[in-house]
Amino acid sequence: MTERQTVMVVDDDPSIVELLRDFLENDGFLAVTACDAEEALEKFRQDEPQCVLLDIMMPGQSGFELCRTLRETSDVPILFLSARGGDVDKIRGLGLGADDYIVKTASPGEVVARVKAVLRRYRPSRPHVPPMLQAGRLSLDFAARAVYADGRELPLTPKEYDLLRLFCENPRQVFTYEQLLDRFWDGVGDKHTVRVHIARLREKIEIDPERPRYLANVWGVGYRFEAKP
Amino acid sequence: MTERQTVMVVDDDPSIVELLRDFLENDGFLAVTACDAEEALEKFRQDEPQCVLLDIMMPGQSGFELCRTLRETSDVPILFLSARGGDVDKIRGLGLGADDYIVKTASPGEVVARVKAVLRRYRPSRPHVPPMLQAGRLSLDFAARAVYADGRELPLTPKEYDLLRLFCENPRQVFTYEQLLDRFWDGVGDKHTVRVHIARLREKIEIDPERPRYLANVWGVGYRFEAKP
DNA sequence: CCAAACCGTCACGAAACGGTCAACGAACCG
DNA sequence: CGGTTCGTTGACCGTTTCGTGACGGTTTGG
Repeated sequence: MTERQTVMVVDDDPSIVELLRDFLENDGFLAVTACDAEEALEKFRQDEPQCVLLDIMMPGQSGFELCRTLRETSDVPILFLSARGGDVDKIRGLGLGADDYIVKTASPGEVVARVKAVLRRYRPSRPHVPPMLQAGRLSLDFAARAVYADGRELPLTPKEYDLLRLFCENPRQVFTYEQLLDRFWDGVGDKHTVRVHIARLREKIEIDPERPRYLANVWGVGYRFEAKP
Repeated sequence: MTERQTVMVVDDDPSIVELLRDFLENDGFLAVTACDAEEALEKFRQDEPQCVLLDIMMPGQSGFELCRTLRETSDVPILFLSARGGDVDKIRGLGLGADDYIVKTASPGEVVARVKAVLRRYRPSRPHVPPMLQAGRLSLDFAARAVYADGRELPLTPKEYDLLRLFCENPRQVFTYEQLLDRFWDGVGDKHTVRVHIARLREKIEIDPERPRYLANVWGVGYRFEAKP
């Protein structure tokens, strides 16, 4: 029922990363790993882990800085890993919103136990209406890949949903045929294909598909989404 | 630097309202409260809160209806409060554009945390004001390939838009027929073609196309754009 | 003042473009 | 393996846009 939980491990020492990955996966978690802050940020956006294990000392951006960056956009529970025990006060003092703190002398089993504890604490707050995007009469539920119009769910095909999502996330931004083909058709394909998909999407989301008010054509260029038609 | 954020709390139970107000103000928010939908609408207009906490069950207009009303004019993040947990699916299905959902058994601290989370999510996406180029009465939105005159969108053809954009980006710079032909007609074409396009453009952007004040002719050479006519 | 060069306007036809419908094949699912 | 859904392609038609030619007005320079 509940899908597998994802945990991200960030540490520049591959042996630690691998060790934790083994233990986490043994316990049924899905482990995502990164060895520096940059990689971590990218994978965080991509995989949306429910929990992050963060090494403090890393080359480049430190764990503290990364934590701050993550906190700008997310409430994900963050657990710090540290070689020494002396950093605990620092973490508190910084008010970084860390959720737990683990010294590396702890056994991997203990780390996993702490992860579980944090997730338990956060779970009850999970009956979470996922970020819903509102665009005029439409609302998109990303987690469910569902689209509603006036409260009614619309039966969209995968391509239609992908297209609509891109448009809704970038209202009034013009997308050329080439851009759309690059993004959804691996760069190969015909403008005509795009047109047909747009037409079918209109058939579903527009009140009067003959006079589209959401998906507007930009002559000779591509299409544009009007959030407030 | 950043002014205090305002949060509106709408609930018919005064004890809940006061409890949340205390916690919110403790965290540095400015709290505005209302105990029914009517009061809420009025205060919403007046105080323009950055976030709304909304009880579902209220005498008179329900939270759902109020949400719909607010959504007609605003994208403000809305968090629902509910006594029971069973309403989550309802909220999704209604496609009301709720941003989060909290059961009342949650601690006030958690409510505040959710408010912060929602505000964090919305903050970065707010400065979504597209780069606009202003030229006298005209403004160009490059991303949308749109041109406005006195706030009204002008229906321009592709060539007209391309021409106007070049001129607006280089005010008072003279462009010869040759330069324009090189740039927009692959070097082949007639001066006359340029003239006709300029005429059609004037028809749309000038107040009195007979006496153009934006697109000025430079005798024997080409054209020039006057940003401050 | 006059002629030549230049500019603006209008109308028309060709070409490009977008929308629709139907049909075919691939992928998917029991 | 049969049936269904989904994506792509082709043909057709209405619309928009664009270039051209004709004509009349304006500017320039002698």
